[in-house]
Amino acid sequence: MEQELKKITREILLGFWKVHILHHASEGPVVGQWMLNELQQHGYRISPGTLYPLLNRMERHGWLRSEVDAGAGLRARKSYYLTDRGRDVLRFLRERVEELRNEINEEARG
Amino acid sequence: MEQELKKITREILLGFWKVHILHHASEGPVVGQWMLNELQQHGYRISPGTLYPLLNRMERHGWLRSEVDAGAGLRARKSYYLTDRGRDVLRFLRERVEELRNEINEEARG
DNA sequence: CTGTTCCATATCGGTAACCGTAATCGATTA
DNA sequence: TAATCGATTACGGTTACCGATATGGAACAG
Repeated sequence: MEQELKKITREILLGFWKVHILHHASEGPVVGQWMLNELQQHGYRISPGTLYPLLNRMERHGWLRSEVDAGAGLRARKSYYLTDRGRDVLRFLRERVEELRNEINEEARG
Repeated sequence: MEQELKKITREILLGFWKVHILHHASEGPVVGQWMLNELQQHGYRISPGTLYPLLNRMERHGWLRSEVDAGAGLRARKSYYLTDRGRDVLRFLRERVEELRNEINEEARG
């Protein structure tokens, strides 16, 4: 069951968490380590080697922008904020999630 | 907007479509080419070089099993069916989708 | 039967993402 | 001034994604 969760994570859940991150960023700043902790508390696991490059990439995509917090060192904490473009992406994804949900969830149709 | 969709697809939508495939397989046989067409009709695009390895992988994971249809050639049409294990995975994913939806969709909470 | 077209899957080579682990760095505490 | 803590970066290996091309059988034309 542990290996199974790992497969599901790689194939599918990671994508869900990206949506989660965008949504989270729409409500307040997002910090890498917080996400690591939050997911772990829910029984999941995302590697730092996955999360941080992912955040960088989302910034490169123009969905997030980052601000270095206090002491401006190379390894200082970064807060990520949703951009306007990121907001558009999130809006789009909300619809896709709703569609998927309606499709696969019986109750949604009853 | 075309490039944007490509990024969103790679990052996130592909994962959604995997759930879609599992759900589809729970209601009847799934054939690769059908999925290619279906997604294209909805304005999306998945490369054959992505879809077919993906189906093979899901079979390797034990989520799907395949049957070669008529003439048993190397390139004959394959129909994929959901396994018991795949059904468990789908059940698990339904809950995750529901959670994600409740989190990001305002209406869901009202 | 041969050739052609159509449906469908497989394969290939390059690029990018994922992952665990180790390194790094500023701030706080001992 | 050494040790720990919070947090990010970097590295090397593995795997996934992708567009394009190759392959293979079926059905139909002639």
